[in-house]
Amino acid sequence: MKPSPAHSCKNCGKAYDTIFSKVAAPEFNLLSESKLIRHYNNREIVFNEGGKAQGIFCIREGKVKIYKNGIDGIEHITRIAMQGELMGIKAILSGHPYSVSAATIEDTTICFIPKNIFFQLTFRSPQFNQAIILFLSNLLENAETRMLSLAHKHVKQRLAEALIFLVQNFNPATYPNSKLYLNITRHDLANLIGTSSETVIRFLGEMKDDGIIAVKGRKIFILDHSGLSKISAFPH
Amino acid sequence: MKPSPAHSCKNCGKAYDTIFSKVAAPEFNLLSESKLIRHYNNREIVFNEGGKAQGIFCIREGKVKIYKNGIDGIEHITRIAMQGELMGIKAILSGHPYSVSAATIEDTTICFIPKNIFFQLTFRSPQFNQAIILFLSNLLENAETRMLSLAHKHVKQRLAEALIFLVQNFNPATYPNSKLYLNITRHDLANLIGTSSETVIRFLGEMKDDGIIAVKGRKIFILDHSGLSKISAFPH
DNA sequence: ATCAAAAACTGATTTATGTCATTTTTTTTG
DNA sequence: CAAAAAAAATGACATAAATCAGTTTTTGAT
Repeated sequence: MKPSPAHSCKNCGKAYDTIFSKVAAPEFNLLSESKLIRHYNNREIVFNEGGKAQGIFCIREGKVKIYKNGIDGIEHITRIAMQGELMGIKAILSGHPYSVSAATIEDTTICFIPKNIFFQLTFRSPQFNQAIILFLSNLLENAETRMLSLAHKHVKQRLAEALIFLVQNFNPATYPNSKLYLNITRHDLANLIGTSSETVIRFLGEMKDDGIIAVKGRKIFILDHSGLSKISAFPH
Repeated sequence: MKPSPAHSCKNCGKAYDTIFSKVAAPEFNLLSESKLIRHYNNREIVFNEGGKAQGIFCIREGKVKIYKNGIDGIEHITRIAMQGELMGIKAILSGHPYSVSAATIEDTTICFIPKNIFFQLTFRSPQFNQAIILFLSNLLENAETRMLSLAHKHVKQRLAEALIFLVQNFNPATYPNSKLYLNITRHDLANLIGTSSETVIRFLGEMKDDGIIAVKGRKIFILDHSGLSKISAFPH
């Protein structure tokens, strides 16, 4: 992780749109000038479960997995955070240590907003508060949908769901022949849907046989989007 | 469901403490005078998935299950809301229809805060916004913990967890001999932890054989709280 | 380009839990 | 209080997915 030169929040497309666009000028400038930009390589830790929060993080570019570690060392990914999303809000608000860990899953640029600046914004800007409320309620909506899947869907359905989510949200890399692909380990995929990597591999194999995806090493090519939708909706 | 006479929000212990205590006088009075008190019998619907939100609900007394219906009619309880908790916030904020349904699981009194009053509060009271933010972030924390359980714990562990939660939060009724008991259907218990009622019954049977609980009809008596904790923490 | 480490993959086996069918008991309602 | 409806309980069976143990392939670092 290394600091980068300053940069206005106005040029940070997605985060600006979702969180900061309605914040009035004085508060916006405070934010823009106080934030610290940091660059992380793939697989770097941003913060750790149990650590003390000093501020909040806002992703400028890249992806971060947010996860919890179970007793037996099994990791569960509660969320994959992307451009324009905030991380570490709960810990700041509650004053408790982080309840989750965060690690990059690709090269990522993150802005850090120190605690005192964050609280100045919440005191002074109702618009900022309302944006935070909306952001949290979206996270909650997603969490509830995923609870339902974990509770009542089969692994293959959850896998199809996860692939759809990933391909829609990941601006995935494109291959020379302009085919979309995902670059994610079977292990991370397993921890996202609550299963073992062997089981992920087996179902990816089935989908490959059915012509829905193609696999080349770690890369997963999505060939038939509507085939994935069918799997995610119906049993088996 | 029937309306009741007005009543100040100041006397509504838990909700007052968690949400409204820091709201300044003018806004507090607006809230207190505008809310509508309604009484619901056990098993009444408060709102339905897909319905349009006209305001938010705040539980004065009683319990409400918040649930989603899967394609196959299987219901998943995302949360059991209790005294002082809000319901229906996401739908109001997003303007979308309710993404969940709500039904009482005991006789319950609920205050209804009309949409326009709610928005006046969010415009005028930063303290109100901050309380909402804190409330949502607690819901999110719980949702994440339950996601982890659903993804990585066995049914018996989740059942033990659920019993602990219920007995701690439900001010459960006491029997003549002053033993705590829960009065909840096996069906609701199953839908809370994502399993079938038969499986719940079987594991309750095991716990009964081990002297951790006693069962009398629908009633579940908690005999050994630390026994439940052990089950919830360790496999098998 | 090479090599070590990590990840992907495969097969055999076990286990937890779902499903179905039926009986008994409890709860609810008139 | 009795009858009807709902829920609890039980057994047999089917199956999804975990686990274990091993091989092959890919990846990432030098």
